Amino acid sequence: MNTEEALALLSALAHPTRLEAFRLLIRHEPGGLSTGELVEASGLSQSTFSTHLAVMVKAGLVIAEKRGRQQIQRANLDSLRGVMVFLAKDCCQGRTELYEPLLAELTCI
Amino acid sequence: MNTEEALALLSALAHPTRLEAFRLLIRHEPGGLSTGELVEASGLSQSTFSTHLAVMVKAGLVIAEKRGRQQIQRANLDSLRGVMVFLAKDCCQGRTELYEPLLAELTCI
DNA sequence: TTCATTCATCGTAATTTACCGATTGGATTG
DNA sequence: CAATCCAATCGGTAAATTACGATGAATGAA
Repeated sequence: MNTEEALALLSALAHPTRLEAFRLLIRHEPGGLSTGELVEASGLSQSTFSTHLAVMVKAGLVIAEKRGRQQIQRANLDSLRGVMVFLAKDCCQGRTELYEPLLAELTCI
Repeated sequence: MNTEEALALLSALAHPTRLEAFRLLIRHEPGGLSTGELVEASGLSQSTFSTHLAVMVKAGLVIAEKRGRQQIQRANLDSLRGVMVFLAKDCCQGRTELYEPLLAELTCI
């Protein structure tokens, strides 16, 4: 996970529509949802949501897979893990005294 | 940390200039840096960086503190922790089987 | 083959963001 | 008080993002 990839992931997450879609996809792991179901849930037009989806797929946040004539979308939990590791480690460059309390908090969820 | 706050933090992080400034501030914890030093490090104009800084401060990513006639900026590690907890917990809404491997990875940094 | 379904892409308009120089306001120094 | 320093804000431009309807390509069904 380099800076560029992390920025793409952060940008992909930093929009209400996309964040909500991602959360919806997480709730539907590991089965995923079709693009049409996501469009319906978003309340936006099909074309508008398609561009949001393209942003997420390009960033690696979502993985698309063809199934029949539908496109099944799945949350990429590896990318979520990646961006969190980036924030904790790469961002806090070696300052363990800074991110260790952060991890402690996370493990106590 | 609600969705709105998390979105603001993600947006604040999702820009090369702002992410780099944040990383720089982390490296300078707990002393912080003056706005002028951050401007110089960014290579941008003073006014441009000032708007970036305002985004970060508004999101709570950075905390400003007046010292003399300078403005000292400090990374807000609580907000970083907050957004990570949001991604791990709120985003993975109760699906412990999803975020536990995620946390396991984080604790092995 | 013909029709319906599914979704990406195109073209476009409106809004937001990013960037700059210039100005202003507040604080310190002389 | 006057001069200086620091940083926010203003005004303006260029680029990116967001949104939509319409079109088109691919797949499956009749």
